[in-house]
Amino acid sequence: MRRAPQPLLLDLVFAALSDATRRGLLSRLIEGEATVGTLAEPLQMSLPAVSKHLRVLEDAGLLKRRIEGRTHYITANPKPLREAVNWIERHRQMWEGSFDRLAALVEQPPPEPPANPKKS
Amino acid sequence: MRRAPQPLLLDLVFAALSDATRRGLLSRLIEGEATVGTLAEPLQMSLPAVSKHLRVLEDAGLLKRRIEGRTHYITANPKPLREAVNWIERHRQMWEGSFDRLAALVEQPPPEPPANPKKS
DNA sequence: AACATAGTTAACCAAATGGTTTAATGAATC
DNA sequence: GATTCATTAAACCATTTGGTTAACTATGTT
Repeated sequence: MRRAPQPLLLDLVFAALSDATRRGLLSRLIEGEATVGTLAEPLQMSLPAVSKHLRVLEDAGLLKRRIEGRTHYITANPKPLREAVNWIERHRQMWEGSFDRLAALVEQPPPEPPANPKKS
Repeated sequence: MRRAPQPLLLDLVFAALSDATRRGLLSRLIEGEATVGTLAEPLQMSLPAVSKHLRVLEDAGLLKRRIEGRTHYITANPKPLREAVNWIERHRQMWEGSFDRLAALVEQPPPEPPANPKKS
């Protein structure tokens, strides 16, 4: 039975957000474009470490990179956050009781019903 | 310096959400309270594995457990989702520069003023 | 008492994560 | 052309993660 095929993009986005260093990088990017070195500078961690964090964020689609010469300019990309917040909002609202208007934002059907009485 | 490892709760919440199996469990819990066995039954994975997933969700505060006899009744707890969605929305809004209908659902004051263009 | 049920804990494993240091790549500068 | 600068890649390490099976705890049931 197919249980997995849920888009793994959400996995990547949430995983990217689960690290405080990466969230800090995203917060920093609110101020605007920054180079890798600039982002790393206050972070008290090696440059390769920051580079890796940026890659995680990039793989999740949360930032874009503009390479110019030897300098990489990083900007935040909010689009994947949309899906993430949609997922959360839909569940939060359902649990909190007001199901109605959020359902409109949800394009995905609810999880498959069990329908699997194997043995008892 | 300002990159203090402040909220590990957000770490736990996002990490919990980063796994499709766990998101599936939360989705399932929209239908209401369920026992561990019931949650595990359609999941094609061992019971201890599900038990671990539930513990991750519980550690993130995303579910509550009511033990009655030998049966554990699990319910979703939406409260931590609030903080998570607040974090996301605040960043998304800043990056997108504009609100949409989803923003209205998160009635939370914008935490930081900046919104300035760029610097270098 | 004996057994079945519900669930967790323990021990283990492979793979991923988050960090390091040491190259390596490629662009700017002398 | 050699050197510095910005960044990534490689190799390594410790810890965490997501899964397994086997054992355990505790509660029901007969």
